[in-house]
Amino acid sequence: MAELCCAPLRTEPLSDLDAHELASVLKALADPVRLKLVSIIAAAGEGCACDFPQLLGKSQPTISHHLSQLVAAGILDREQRGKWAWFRVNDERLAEVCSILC
Amino acid sequence: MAELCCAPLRTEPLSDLDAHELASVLKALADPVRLKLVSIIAAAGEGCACDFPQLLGKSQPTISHHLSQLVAAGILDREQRGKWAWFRVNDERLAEVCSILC
DNA sequence: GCTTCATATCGACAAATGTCAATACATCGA
DNA sequence: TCGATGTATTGACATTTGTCGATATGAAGC
Repeated sequence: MAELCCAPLRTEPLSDLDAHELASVLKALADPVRLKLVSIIAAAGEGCACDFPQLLGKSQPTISHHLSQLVAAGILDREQRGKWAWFRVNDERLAEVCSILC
Repeated sequence: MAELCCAPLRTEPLSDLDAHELASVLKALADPVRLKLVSIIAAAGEGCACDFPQLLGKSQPTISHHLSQLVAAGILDREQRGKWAWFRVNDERLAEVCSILC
């Protein structure tokens, strides 16, 4: 997972590395299905993967793929509970993104 | 340009419409070249299109394409000065994105 | 062990994206 | 009006992305 440690956008031009790292996190957020996943999980505090295919009208492999992308980007944390996978939003990660954008 | 008027992510699940609007703005930001454009323009206060191909090592059509996407997303404002196109960052737009994410 | 069920991965496909060369358009000065 | 120059558009291409069906993996209970 990228470190996302750069200064706010307006202070100085981004380095190539910082631009790629920030872009990868923003790309993980820049999809309607993933945004809905994040908002559902954030609003509820946590969410089970088992509920999302029906909630979002997408297949189980598609949901799994999106969840993996969000976890890889550091936006969601995954926890195994028995057979089920539960997810929570990484608030610090979102705050990092905001601190760079604004 | 989308209105981007929805409540913060964690308050309630995004509607389909809000998710698509927010995703389109985030998608405009989620590219290394466009992030560097935004940061260069933000740091300097404004920037001329004529300087970006050399600064970023991309062709003139590629830069023009990226600038158009940022303007369409409401992230940059374009102003014609004689033959030159100048750009400024729309701070309110970035603030809107942050207010939804955090 | 075996079965069941939740999740992940694979393979394939259409659609979207980033890029550039070539060309068109627009603006200014002579 | 004409030529020069900055910017936008077009056409083409390789790459990436979102999606799903089929299949594999993993965990719990019998």
